[in-house]
Amino acid sequence: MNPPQHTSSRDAEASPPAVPAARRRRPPAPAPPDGGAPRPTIKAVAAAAGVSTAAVSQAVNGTGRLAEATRRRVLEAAAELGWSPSASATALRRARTRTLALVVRRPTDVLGTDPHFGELITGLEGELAPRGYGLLLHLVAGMDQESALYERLTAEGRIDGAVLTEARVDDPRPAQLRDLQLPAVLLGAPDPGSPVPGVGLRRQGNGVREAVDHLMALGHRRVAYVAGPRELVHTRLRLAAFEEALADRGLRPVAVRHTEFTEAAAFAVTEELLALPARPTALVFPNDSMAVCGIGAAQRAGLRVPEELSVIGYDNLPLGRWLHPRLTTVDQQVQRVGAAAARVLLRQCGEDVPAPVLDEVPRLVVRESTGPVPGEESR
Amino acid sequence: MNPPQHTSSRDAEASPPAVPAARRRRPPAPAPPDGGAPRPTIKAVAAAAGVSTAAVSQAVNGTGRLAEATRRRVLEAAAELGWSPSASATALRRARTRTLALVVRRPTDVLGTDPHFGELITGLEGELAPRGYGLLLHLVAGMDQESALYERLTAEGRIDGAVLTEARVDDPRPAQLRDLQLPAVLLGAPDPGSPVPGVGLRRQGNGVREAVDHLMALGHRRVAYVAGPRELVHTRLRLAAFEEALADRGLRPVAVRHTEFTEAAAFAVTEELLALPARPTALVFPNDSMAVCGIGAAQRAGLRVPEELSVIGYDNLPLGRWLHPRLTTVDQQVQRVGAAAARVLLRQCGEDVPAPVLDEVPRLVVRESTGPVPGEESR
DNA sequence: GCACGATGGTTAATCGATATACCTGCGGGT
DNA sequence: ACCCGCAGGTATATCGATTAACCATCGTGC
Repeated sequence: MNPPQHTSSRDAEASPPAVPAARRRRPPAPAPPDGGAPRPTIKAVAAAAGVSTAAVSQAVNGTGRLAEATRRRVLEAAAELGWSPSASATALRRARTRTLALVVRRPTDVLGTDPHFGELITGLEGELAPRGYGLLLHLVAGMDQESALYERLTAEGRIDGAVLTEARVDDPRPAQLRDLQLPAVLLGAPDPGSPVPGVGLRRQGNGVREAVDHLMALGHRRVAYVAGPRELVHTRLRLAAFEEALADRGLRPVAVRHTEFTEAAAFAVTEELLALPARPTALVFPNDSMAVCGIGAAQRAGLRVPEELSVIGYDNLPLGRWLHPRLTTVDQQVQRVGAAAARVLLRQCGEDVPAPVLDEVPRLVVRESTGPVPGEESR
Repeated sequence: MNPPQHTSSRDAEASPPAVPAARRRRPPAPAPPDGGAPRPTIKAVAAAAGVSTAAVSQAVNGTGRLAEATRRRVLEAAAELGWSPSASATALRRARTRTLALVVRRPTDVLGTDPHFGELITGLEGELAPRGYGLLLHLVAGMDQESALYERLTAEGRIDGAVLTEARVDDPRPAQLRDLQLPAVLLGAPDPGSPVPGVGLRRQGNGVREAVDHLMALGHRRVAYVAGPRELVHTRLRLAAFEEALADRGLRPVAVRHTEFTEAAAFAVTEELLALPARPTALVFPNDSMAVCGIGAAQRAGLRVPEELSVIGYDNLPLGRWLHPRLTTVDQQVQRVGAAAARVLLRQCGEDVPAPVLDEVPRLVVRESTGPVPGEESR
């Protein structure tokens, strides 16, 4: 059925030294019956629809000029055979993988990941899935490994872009990804000077400011602040907002402690703060998990929350609504930020996606873990 | 907004006026200087090392017969250029993506994901990362969408295998993935009849049995069981173990309630159980998040834990160690199971990985949320 | 003097889809 | 009659790596 000259079209066109046909390639070996039906390829669809593979490609991509009837016939054949274009082949040809990376950096060997990331992933997925994008998740131990990972993922062409979490003060990643020419977004406050766009709520400081206002209204004057690791941008941002809000009332934090984002650290720092000579009447934590541990530590120390100590968290995780006392916290809409980050990244990848609007600000959610300052006699 | 019928923006952009017959043939098409250095390919490495591309391939893969000196020269050239084989090209050629899927099914629009999955992912990643495998994470709303997703991922050839979580009673997935010829593992009890291997600790019932023993030793007789959704295999397994352990003492649960895995459900069911005429003195929950909510609900109802009510969780999440009271729970080593699942899956994918040993059993971790049964006068 | 097996590479086909550069009729203007 | 333009496709090079098949040297045993 096939003309033999099909195998060497180059020779047919211009054959200078007339190579004798001694070196013939073997005809296609008959398919060994290995039982399983191989996945259909574009060829099978083309054959089924009675068109060329080019036509199939044009039909599924909506490119080229195909008659409407032909397009429908092709799509029906594709559906019939259960065919979708091979992601690898498409990726190779178009240099696009439709895959984004999320790298979670977790301290040394802390178990598991913060529930925070669950929320973030939910937000991301909501935007990615409908557009056929996948999320490649990686866990690394430190910044060096994170950078090495981007290097590898880019070298292998595995991803089209990356979501960077937990912006650091002198974050090496934006410059690195710019050099790698990898689209990226950085979660946190937008920074005009950065090579990668930042995505986050406006007025990041508003949450802690509302927290301070709330505590002030309840009469608190001795407030301690548990801050996250120094190197994180949001740690600084929030701490600054916190101190400024207090300063507006002519006050200063009774204590500020930088800790890691671990339960153990939260517990330990709470014990320390409660042992202070001028014991704070309110504690503000950098996330809900830590706030819960803080409440645990306080209760263990014999303090009732909120009667003798007020506690405020950050993130508004679902769990906080069901504890006793229910947790007062700052809602920063992690899911929504995740969705916005996905959109910004998709746009960088050339997808036709509406730009996200993120006009909310972090808001305090007042529940039960905060209360009036205890009477002065309790001092 | 678009030129009619012509979606190609390149054409629109480069249309100088009237160059008739000039665009006849444009063979060379020199590289458009778009500024960025393109990623090196195998050709560049081959040229740099003065060998053929085949030699490069053999050097990095350790196949073929290359002189040691040549191999080193090639690897040096590759390192020099920062080249790694393109994942897409390799995937296309070898029909292997080195990517596994983890699909998390979350009920309707519950926010975020269970911390449980964080642990699982940690365990998986620990095995995947060193072998260059990636984890593709997807969130779906229901079983139908999960199945459709496997269908698509397979049709597109995006993954080499999948980790199935939360085995169901008549789980459609094993048969589906067998039909799709996609390697998979199912987390949960190994079931010899299933088309996909199950990975889980031995003697799954041991955890609840120890929990019952513990409660009995504390004098409890009225114990209620909060079970997960009926359709989950481990729900049944554990419930059966629970009832059997009680039956061994001639007892029966004072109540059994099936609920969803949500905080709200945990809270509600606790309220209901505590309002029972024969109020239980101990509650056993199917996971830690729910147990924590249960404690919250009990405290809100004015009951002290563990003095007036004992509570037991499941999973041994980090958080439980820092609450007040610290949570008594069952440790089922989710991380370790995740690592084992990864290995089993990798072996199915043809990787040379030692078979995992999983000889632990679920064990009760006694902490503070359980205590002696309250005196009879409290009835 | 020569067939012969190692040793150490190279050539070219191939994976599946895409895109560019052709064809091929056909209706119409001149 | 002839060429143009266009609608509706098709043929084929290409993306980057892998691999089966092939080839070139160089001792070596007889």
